[in-house]
Amino acid sequence: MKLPLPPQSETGLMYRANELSGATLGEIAHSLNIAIPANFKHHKGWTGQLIEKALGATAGSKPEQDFADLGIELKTLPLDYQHKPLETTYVCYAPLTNLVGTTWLTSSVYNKLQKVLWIPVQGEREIPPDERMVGSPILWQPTPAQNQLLKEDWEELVELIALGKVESITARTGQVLQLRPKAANGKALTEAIGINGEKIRTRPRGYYLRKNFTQQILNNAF
DNA sequence: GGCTGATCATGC
DNA sequence: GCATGATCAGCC
Repeated sequence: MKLPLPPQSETGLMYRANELSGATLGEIAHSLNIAIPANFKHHKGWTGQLIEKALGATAGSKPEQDFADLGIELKTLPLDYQHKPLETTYVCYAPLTNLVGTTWLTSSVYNKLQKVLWIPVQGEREIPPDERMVGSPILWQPTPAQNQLLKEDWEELVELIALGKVESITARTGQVLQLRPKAANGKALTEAIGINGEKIRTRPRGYYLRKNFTQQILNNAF
């Protein structure tokens, strides 16, 4: 397999995604001439980056959808033996300042989640990375009910951030969406709003989808 | 055993 | 530091 070019259509993208289903990460990595780590202790994003390359996504750290032309975001989803999500799903970086005027419909969370290509992958730690199998792709768009849940959580979280209560937000806040630390380490700091409206320094945060939410997506797909 | 908070790698 | 790709691992 040569390094794929970006897909020109949704149909083309789905065709490639279906071709990957049933293959192991080792087979895919081998065809792309990519080295396979023994575990993910030091290569946490390896699976996602492998699938990105296999599907022709433009690697990078742009705050956009993976296939911006197609309006599609790509996410791998690690599953356990019961086909349930093993991990929460990172959505995007969380702005902690300049929130005046931001709305759900203009948020990065909304933008990223309006169309997602989910690629399930076996994720049990006892399965070596090269033996993990890729499952059937799921092209998902949130239902009105799912969008409402996301909107409610997003608005609650943004309001707390805007009111200077970011330090009081824990991973327990939110029904389907969470705000959690997202940084290289505990020393990373970014600007946020304090309880008296002053500037403070805090750990950078990111938005994550809870497992109950991605589980629901899987259930509706099969 | 599951979850929250912490952490790893990479590019710019 | 920001933003992407996420999983690790200690604590409850």
